[in-house]
Amino acid sequence: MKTTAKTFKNNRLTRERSACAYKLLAINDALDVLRGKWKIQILNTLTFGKRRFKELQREVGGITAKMLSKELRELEINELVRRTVHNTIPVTVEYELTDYGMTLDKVIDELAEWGMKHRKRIIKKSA
Amino acid sequence: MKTTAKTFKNNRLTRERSACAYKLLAINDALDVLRGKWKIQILNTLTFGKRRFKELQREVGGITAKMLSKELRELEINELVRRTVHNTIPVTVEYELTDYGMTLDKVIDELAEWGMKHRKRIIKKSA
DNA sequence: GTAACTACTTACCAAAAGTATACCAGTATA
DNA sequence: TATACTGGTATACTTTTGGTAAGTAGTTAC
Repeated sequence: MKTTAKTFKNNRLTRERSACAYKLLAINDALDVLRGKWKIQILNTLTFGKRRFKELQREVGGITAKMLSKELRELEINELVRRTVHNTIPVTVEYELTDYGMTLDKVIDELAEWGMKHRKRIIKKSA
Repeated sequence: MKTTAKTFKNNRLTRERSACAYKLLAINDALDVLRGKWKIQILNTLTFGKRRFKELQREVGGITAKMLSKELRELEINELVRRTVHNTIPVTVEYELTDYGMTLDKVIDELAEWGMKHRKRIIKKSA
């Protein structure tokens, strides 16, 4: 088989396509863990330090107890969040990021940074 | 009012809380645009260059025509994607990132990078 | 003639996601 | 005594999301 210009182009395209496919796989794996209305918000709040259940609920505005406990359970299963029960009266429960959970900080920061720019853009447009 | 140690701590806490609240706003604004099973995948594919409708559908595996056209319309409304109709026979339609859409590259890259690490972690565990 | 290509749209339906409300037990506060 | 705090759970409900299947219209290839 001769190496024509077309062959070169096809090779490049094939490499591009598989790079894209691999990235798509990775994105899906990340989103599996982060999907939903609340997960990233909860994680972001916890980057500011450990929080109790009700503290989290207040700080992440608008989330119901049911959703919060469900999302926290899923984050715990995926080892992003650690749950600690304290023998106080009444019982207090603390949630904090695990070391693994902290590795999400760049993702969260980039998303928040883009969100800020986008927010300004929207506000400017509507004004 | 005296400036006690407690006052200092409360000031710090208040600053932290409002930083967190502002970040939460930004995250919500970003997610408003990116929410859904397919948006980030479509955007990621388009970072590799312009694509026609059917090309996109093939490359983003598993998406139906209905979802693809719906998601593309929303991305177009938010000015992340540009749609161009060519007078070929049959008609071909090309989709590409706008300059604004390209500003999402860091977000997508960070997400994909974390996803790759997470993927390896999962595979190692299940093995 | 019929199947397949282009890029979609529409109607309908199921499942997932999220909300609202009430409730539990124990303690502290007004 | 009534209220509110702790951290949730149970139930029922609505909303959102996404999928299936079919149809549209024009052109080309077998």
